Amino acid sequence: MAKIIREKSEVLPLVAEAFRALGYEGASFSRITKLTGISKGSLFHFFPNGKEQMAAEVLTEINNWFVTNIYEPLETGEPVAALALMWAQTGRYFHSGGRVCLVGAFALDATRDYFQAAIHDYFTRWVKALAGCLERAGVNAAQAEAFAEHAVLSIQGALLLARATGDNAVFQRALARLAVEAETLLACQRPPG
Amino acid sequence: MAKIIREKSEVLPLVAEAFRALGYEGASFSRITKLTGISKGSLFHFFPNGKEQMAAEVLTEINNWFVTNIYEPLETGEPVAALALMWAQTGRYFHSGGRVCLVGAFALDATRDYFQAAIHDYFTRWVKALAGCLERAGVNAAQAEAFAEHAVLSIQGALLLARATGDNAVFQRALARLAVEAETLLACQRPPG
DNA sequence: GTCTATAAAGCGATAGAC
DNA sequence: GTCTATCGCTTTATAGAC
Repeated sequence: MAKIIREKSEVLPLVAEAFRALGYEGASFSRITKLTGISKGSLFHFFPNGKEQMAAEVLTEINNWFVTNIYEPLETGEPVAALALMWAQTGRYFHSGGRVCLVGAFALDATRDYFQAAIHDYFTRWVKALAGCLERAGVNAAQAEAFAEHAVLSIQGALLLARATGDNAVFQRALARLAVEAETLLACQRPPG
Repeated sequence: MAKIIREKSEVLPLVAEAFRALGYEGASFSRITKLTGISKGSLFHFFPNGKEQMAAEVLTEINNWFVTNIYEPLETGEPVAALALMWAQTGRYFHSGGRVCLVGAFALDATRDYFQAAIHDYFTRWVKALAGCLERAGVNAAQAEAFAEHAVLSIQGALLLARATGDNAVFQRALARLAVEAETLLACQRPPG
């Protein structure tokens, strides 16, 4: 029964999945323990300030993942490749629609007020990074900004609808549609020939 | 201090707003009382089965609103007018992006399991009604279905992003974009001239 | 690093006075 | 129809044994 874990890096992903499954308010220590196998004592050992610290560190870890795997490639990489990478990584990260976006879930309930800055930054940086990538590919600023917002919002809405209907294909269709729309946007902007 | 309310129809909208603000798990009786001014005693008078009944009746009331104001016009009304009505009603209902979709919020946390049927029906009926409307306007079935899913998912994503960034304009832009896309879809399908 | 015991507060829900 | 008091239970959090 005793689960031996030495580093916080091993417990953070487990806690993150518990928050995903239960929400912030729904994630009591007893339920987290039941889901992860980590006892209350261990949880307080890693997070002395309790639940709020747990959620804050989970959000930071999520943000770090997106920075290295999505934002930075979009901000500095070759545009077409970075875009292709984003569709692929986004699909993988959200388990083809079977995994909830924790930041999005937190944005929808009262939790937003506790983690306002992290939630705000997660979305605005995603939109900004994507818009910048499109601009570097030749799309004008207004269109780039509009499409970036449209894409990020569609990903979130698709995850929500997939979860609501129990049909992951909703998310996969939305991602495929966005990829085609991006392709079209780039093709139109490119000089003919 | 004593707030006198005679009918459930007066208390339901207040309770709904409390759930919107707090989420299901976050909506304790003390917090609901603080937000709505309705005491715990009164709440149990109207909802003898407690919180679960409260949320269930709120979801039913929301569904009823959508049936009469959005689904039925889409299902039986003149297509172009019904479509225009939907954009307008959706914008109004969600307070131009300042109001969360409770069904969407419930879909994202553990609450989904309690109200699975209501959440599922809300979204599938919206998609079906919109797709049917587009078909009656001459759009082929596959395209109608795809756009309907895209529209509903975009509305939910836009509400989420608006709340996350604190910028209602995100929602208004998404709604405007959808209206244009729908217009284009209908125009392409129509015989020329 | 993990577990158990325990304290203090808050929870949903009930009963009964008014 | 509303309010207060109260019951069990669960919650977060702490302390200390191992």
